[in-house]
Amino acid sequence: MSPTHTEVTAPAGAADPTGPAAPADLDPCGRVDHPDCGIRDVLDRIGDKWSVLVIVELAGGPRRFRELQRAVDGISQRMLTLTVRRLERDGLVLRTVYPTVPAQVDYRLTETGAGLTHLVKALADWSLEHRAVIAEARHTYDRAHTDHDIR
Amino acid sequence: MSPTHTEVTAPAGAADPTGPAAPADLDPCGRVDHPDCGIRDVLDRIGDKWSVLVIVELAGGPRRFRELQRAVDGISQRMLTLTVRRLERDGLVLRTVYPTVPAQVDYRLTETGAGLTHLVKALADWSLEHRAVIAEARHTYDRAHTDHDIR
DNA sequence: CAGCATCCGCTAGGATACTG
DNA sequence: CAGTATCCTAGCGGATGCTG
Repeated sequence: MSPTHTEVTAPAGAADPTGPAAPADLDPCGRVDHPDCGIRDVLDRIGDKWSVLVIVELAGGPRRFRELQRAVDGISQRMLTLTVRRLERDGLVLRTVYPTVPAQVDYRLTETGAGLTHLVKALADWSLEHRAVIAEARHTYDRAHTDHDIR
Repeated sequence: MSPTHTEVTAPAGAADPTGPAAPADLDPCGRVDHPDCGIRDVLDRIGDKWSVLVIVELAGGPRRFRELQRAVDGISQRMLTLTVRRLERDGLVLRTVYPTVPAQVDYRLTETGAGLTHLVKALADWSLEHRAVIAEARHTYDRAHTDHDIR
């Protein structure tokens, strides 16, 4: 009667097997700006607005589909589905399906995902700290360039 | 014969007044996931693939337009222009035009931009560290879902 | 509730050509 | 070199409707 994960079985309450493991010996290319190194892949996941919001929300603990949709609010369920699926695919989020009557699914961060959270939070904090400066810079810029917007 | 900045005059070598100041008293909303708080604005700047790459490249010191384009390589000059303009608008990058014969422009991070660099680097590092795990997760996922891709 | 499927507009972004 | 201007397409992402 254990809830069916999209993947392998695992009791929701206990461990998620995202454990240590981590061979990480595919391509020790150290260059940060090298397009082929896979940074882009991960960054692209950060890129789309929704992923970040979902991750931040999940940082507060497991959420069900509707909870997520209401929390992020502004996201369509289509985008939520896609976002959450991609995060699951990347192993950042664990999806658990409980075979109850009206169907119930919850999402939680894996350890990998939780690690990313810290960085995302740092980014969010930085944003908060500098939003005023940036807003000011934009106004100044826009005043100097009264013509076409760049946005 | 000081080079003309896009904005106000300021000797490139000396200060940019992004100093301490930082009133930051516009909207002390602390919520990280609140869409109206401006986090999104900054995050969106991180969002598009090019900004991050350009910032990382500029972290290595001032670069000229073509240098940037060659360094990032893969970016069209259209996108480079847009990216760099947006970064300038946000006060993250300083654009300096030298009125030489074949025209010469260089871009460098402002102090604000340099601050962001650390976070971006952290993100890039994280990406490198976890790319293997993520790639593995994707393969596993894809093997389990042989049908339509999510990508 | 938790989703997949479909239609569809919008724009991010590449390719190309021209200017100062 | 350092852009600007156009054209044009892939896909992101919203709205809506249907299943289990």
